[in-house]
Amino acid sequence: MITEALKVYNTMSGKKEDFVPLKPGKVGIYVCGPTTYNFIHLGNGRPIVVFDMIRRYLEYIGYEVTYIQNFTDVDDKIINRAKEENSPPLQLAAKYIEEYFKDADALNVKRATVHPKVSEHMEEIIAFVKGLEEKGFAYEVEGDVYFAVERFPEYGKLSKRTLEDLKAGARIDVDERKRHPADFALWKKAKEGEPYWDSPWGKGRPGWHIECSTMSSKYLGETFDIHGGGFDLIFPHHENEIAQSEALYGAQMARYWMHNGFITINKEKMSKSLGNFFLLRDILKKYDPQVVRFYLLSTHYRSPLDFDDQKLEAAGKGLERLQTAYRLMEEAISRDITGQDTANDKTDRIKEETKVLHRRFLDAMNDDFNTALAIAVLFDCARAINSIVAEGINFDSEIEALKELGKIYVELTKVLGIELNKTNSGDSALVESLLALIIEIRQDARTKKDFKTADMIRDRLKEQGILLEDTPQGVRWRYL
RNA sequence: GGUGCGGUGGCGAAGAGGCUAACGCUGCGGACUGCAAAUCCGCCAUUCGUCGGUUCAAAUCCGACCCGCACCUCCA
Repeated sequence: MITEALKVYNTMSGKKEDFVPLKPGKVGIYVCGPTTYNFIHLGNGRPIVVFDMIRRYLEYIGYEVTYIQNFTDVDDKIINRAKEENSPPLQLAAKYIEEYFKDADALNVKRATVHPKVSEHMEEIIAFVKGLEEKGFAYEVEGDVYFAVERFPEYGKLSKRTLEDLKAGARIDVDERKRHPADFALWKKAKEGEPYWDSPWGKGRPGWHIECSTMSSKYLGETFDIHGGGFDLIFPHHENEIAQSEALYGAQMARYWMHNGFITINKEKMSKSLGNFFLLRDILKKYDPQVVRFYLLSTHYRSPLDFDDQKLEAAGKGLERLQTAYRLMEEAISRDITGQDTANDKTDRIKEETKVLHRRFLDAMNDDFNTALAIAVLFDCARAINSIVAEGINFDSEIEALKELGKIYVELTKVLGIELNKTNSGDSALVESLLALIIEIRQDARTKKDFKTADMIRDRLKEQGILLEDTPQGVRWRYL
């Protein structure tokens, strides 16, 4: 039972709309995935994380989500790259698909329900093109097949452009064989040495846009709920998908079109063609993947997000604050409590605060997935927890209330795909006991007021990346 | 040229007609501490690109202007 009233910004209408799925309780999402000719860069990472968050939230509020993200593994850029590396194009693509999953996994991105590949859908793609040809939306010229945009009166409705605008703005040499400059390739004839598939028009390969029309309808139906991708895909990619799908099926393609904003470097768009891109891989070497994910969600998904080291570091500090609260809470609830009252004012206060915080998070997310606001609520959760712990908890009922707050806190944080449980796990028992020994020696020095030794131990451990914190409940250590 | 988005404290970023302009980072003061760290409490925008207008009321609506960015070509 879904009770949340979600609003989603629809690029098609340019407004936030009430989210009403095609089938009650179910959501079908198609997100344009990467062309796998290289490792993915940070710019590719944003839609991956953003739509993963959207999917998680939809699931959290009770929807059954079918999530499809394709891989473009047949493409000019792949062919070129393969030539350079002297390896078969499909093999190259397969390699980078594998590498893609390494990065996506690190960012805590859930696998799609299906990750379809172009190379595995040739029959369907050819049938799709053929269908368009039969309906008079496509024409063949010497082995190439084009979509005739003039046959589709609504062309331009997503990007809010008219065919006139497009004609006027055409910046490239127009292929004389096309009937209209905006006509685009559905099928491309193979040149010498290029990979090809047999088709009614001879040997060739699909155009870029047709794969998404074909695969989305195969897995989600002629009409589905959400189609997502980066802003730059609005035109021409998504515009063309709409033309293809709606021309063939005579039905609306997607009910909601969602587009994420760009990552910029020094306020300039990061892109492969500008050459100012950072490989996700390299960033992940420098920063905790959780920090990168947190950073990507710290701004609303439709706004541009500027990238630099200071900002990532600030995000890291913020995330640490969130993690500290979790740690302090865990410590507090594991402590032995003697008092056994039933309820008191403080307990009620914690319960009430938990409810309010939970509600505020949902409201933020319901407003077009406002993760920036949702994260602010998470910080308020952290402060609430820290305050409660700092005040001290003395009774069982308070512990129970704090546990409940903690449970909600962890739950909400997981909706964003953020993990708070940054334990010292993975350490050998040896490290644990060695540290226990060192701490004991230092405590001994402290009781003897030998602060020189105590400080020396603490400083040297810090150099090793281990932080000691003296608290009234004893000494605590953690990695920096 | 056409289309679209945006300009909020030192930085990042919410807010889209009316409670003291959230939240994070930084900085400053206080509590705690042997000193730290962490945490808590408090302070840091009389003002939201500029100029006009609408309104009892504007960061939020309207108009003009300035600045930045993106798309119109492969791009997430």
